[in-house]
Amino acid sequence: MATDAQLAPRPPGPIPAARVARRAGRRKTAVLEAAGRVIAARGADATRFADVAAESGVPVSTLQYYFGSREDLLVAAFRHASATEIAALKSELADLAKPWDRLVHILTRAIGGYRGDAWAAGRLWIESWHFGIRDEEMRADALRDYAAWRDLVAEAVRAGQDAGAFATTVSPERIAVLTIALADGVGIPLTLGDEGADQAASDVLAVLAALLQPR
Amino acid sequence: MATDAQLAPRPPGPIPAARVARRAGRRKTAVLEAAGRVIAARGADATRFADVAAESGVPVSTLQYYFGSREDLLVAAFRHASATEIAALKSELADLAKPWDRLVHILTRAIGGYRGDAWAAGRLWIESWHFGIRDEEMRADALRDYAAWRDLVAEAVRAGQDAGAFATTVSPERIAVLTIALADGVGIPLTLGDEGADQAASDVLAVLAALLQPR
Amino acid sequence: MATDAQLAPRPPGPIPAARVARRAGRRKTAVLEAAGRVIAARGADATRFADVAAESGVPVSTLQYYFGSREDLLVAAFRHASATEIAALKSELADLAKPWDRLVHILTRAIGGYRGDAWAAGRLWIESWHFGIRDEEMRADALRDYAAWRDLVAEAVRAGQDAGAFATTVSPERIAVLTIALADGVGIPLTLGDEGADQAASDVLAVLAALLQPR
Amino acid sequence: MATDAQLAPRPPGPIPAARVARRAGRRKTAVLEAAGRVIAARGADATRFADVAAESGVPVSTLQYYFGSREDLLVAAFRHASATEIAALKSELADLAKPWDRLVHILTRAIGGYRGDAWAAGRLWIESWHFGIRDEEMRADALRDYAAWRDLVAEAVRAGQDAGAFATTVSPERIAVLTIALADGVGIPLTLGDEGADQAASDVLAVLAALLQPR
DNA sequence: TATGAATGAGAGTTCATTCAT
DNA sequence: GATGAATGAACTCTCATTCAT
Repeated sequence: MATDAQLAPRPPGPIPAARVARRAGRRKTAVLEAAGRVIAARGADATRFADVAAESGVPVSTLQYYFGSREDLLVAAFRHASATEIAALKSELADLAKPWDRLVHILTRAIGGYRGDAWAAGRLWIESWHFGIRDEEMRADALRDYAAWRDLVAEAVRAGQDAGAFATTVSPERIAVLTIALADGVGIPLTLGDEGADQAASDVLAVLAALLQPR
Repeated sequence: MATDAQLAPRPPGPIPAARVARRAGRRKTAVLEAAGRVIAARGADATRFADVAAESGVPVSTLQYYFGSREDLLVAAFRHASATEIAALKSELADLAKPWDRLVHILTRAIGGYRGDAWAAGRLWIESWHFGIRDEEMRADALRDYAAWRDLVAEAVRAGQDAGAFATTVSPERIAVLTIALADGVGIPLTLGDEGADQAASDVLAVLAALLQPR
Repeated sequence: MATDAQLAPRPPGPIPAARVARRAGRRKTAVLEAAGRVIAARGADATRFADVAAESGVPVSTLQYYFGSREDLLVAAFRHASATEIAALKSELADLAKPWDRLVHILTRAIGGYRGDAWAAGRLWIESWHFGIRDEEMRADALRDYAAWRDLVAEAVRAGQDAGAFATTVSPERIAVLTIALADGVGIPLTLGDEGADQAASDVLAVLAALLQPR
Repeated sequence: MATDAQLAPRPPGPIPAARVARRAGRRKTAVLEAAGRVIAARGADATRFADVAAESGVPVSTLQYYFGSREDLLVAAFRHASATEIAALKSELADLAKPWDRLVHILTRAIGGYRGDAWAAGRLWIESWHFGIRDEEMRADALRDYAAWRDLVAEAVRAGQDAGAFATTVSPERIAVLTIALADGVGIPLTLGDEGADQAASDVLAVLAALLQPR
């Protein structure tokens, strides 16, 4: 971001906030990722300061100095995880031109988050909205994340419709909501290790095709 | 509330064992329902013995005497709730002959559990499989419940196929998994109060129709 | 109190509250006295659950089970101490007939509480109203204790006036307030180890005599 | 509030050491007064570095740099408050010639510190000797303050005796100790909001008159 | 000289569980 | 069979203090 500024001599005046931040909360990102791992493994409700301290190597009191209350730490960890996830997804989509390919990629990532190596992503997603049921701040974040995923789907659907690749006349937004719902609904039994769900994960694309009616 | 039997003087002599057991059973059932309400309201992780004691009027030490550990009580409450729910659903389905009507009813109940007056059912379902992610006993129960719901759907789909009402050749089991997934996937944002999900709840039947291709 | 009742066979029915109490909080009095010692020694603000636990031999969690919050324990300890103190004083006064002798005894006990073996009483009194400055419950208790001491003085003054032993026409209540004020005002420097105050402790009776004008 | 000197541009060159010291001194004084307000409001035991930092606008670490430990800050604040109080009293007394008028003024100020607008003075005095019970340094300060107040009273009493205005032959020092004791003893219930003490505050002068026997 | 960053020690509180009726 | 008493373990949070700049 600001590499040039680091090489150039700093102009006089107060130290830039960014630099202070890098000194001050320099371990914050590492802590947030450690917290994400703990939440995925133990669940948000069972995530203790002591767990995150052990996972990150940062003392409990420092975690509180950084984030305030335990709940604030959880929310910050969820926020960090979802921001990272969405950013990575968008970056990957930048390389895909065809609407159908984009949809396939989004669904692959969405469902893939519930199993295999990336299971932590799905667990965090589940924890985040489970937590949001009783926490207003987290609820808003979860709805915002829903919107982000749906927007990516809707944008691809609209592109396909505009290009005449999809025959459906249903609005892209409604299709997006249903698509993400299907991914999550399949993800839950996947997370529970339901063998029947493996087949369903593959079938999701077929359902989407039935909705879009590609030519 | 107090029944006449309670007010009338009991004839002298030892209390019959069967009657004691029945009364104890009634009390246990009341406790399990109280526990279900608490779990739905506060979440399983935040459900304390003290909460269930307050909700049911039964002392904490008695709850432990009845159910053992806190986790045992939670599992028993989940089991009671899901058994009651499935039994009620089956009873209602007994009155519906046409496969499509049966499917409509199943989905209405499934999605209806996430909102409106019956929200406790959806909350309990969410809590039960969230709990099952880290509890082996609960995980088995959740998968068994999944199977029960899917079986009801699959049976209706098969009946429709056999009667020639649905043109699809996809296996009833695969359709059932996807249908339940869709209901749950829509139920989650509904639980979070997502307004966009209201539309989706209506759209679910349309998706199912697209899959079944009814004539 | 209820010794006969203990010897006689207990009539059928629920166990009397007194007996349950003796079983249940049977160490409560000992704890309250231990708490009083700790408060006198360290001050109420610095009195920790752990201190009282160490002094009484009762675990911290049991203290909380008995009294609730730390503040509740403090208030209970203050209340116990003042009730005991006032009761002892009244008992001693029962043996003294002459008004002047009664006043001498009250003042001796009041000022004596600030030094010598009985220093804990004065410390507790200081702590109780110091605490009452910012605690409404304690404030009410402190004012009630003020009234109790003043009443004893006023009653003796009135008796003396009625008997013609004191010439003053000032109301007993006003004299009582001033008398207790003098005792406390002398007690403070006594508590601080002020040598000049030792003389003053003796002079207090002279001041009282100047006010009462005994014949 | 901001002085012109602060707004005017400082001429170039190193800041003179004396000026820096004076400015630092002003800041320290402001901090001590802020600390005094906090102590009067919350009590010495509940006065945190963070409270004084918030009240004074000076960072916690700077407070520690200035004053050392929390206890050192408290003692310094008490010392500043009592020195200011005594100096103000002496300045006011300079205008009063008659011994009785001087005594009236001293008692008015002493008792007035416990109520009305000047309540902070009484609270600080209470806190200072309460703190002195367990802090050797503060204890010495409190005894020195006692002596200062008593000296002012004794000096007025002696002047009155020498002028033949007071008939008493009791030593001025003993009268002074009793007078200050009476003021404090009345001040305590005043601080607690005891209504009966309002009358007593007025009666104190009558008691003093009874002791001095003015002609 | 002045200040932000970081951290250990300690405290109150909650809660499941054990024990004795 | 049922229940109140008692207690240890665990957790969050506050706060003075140390350190580096």
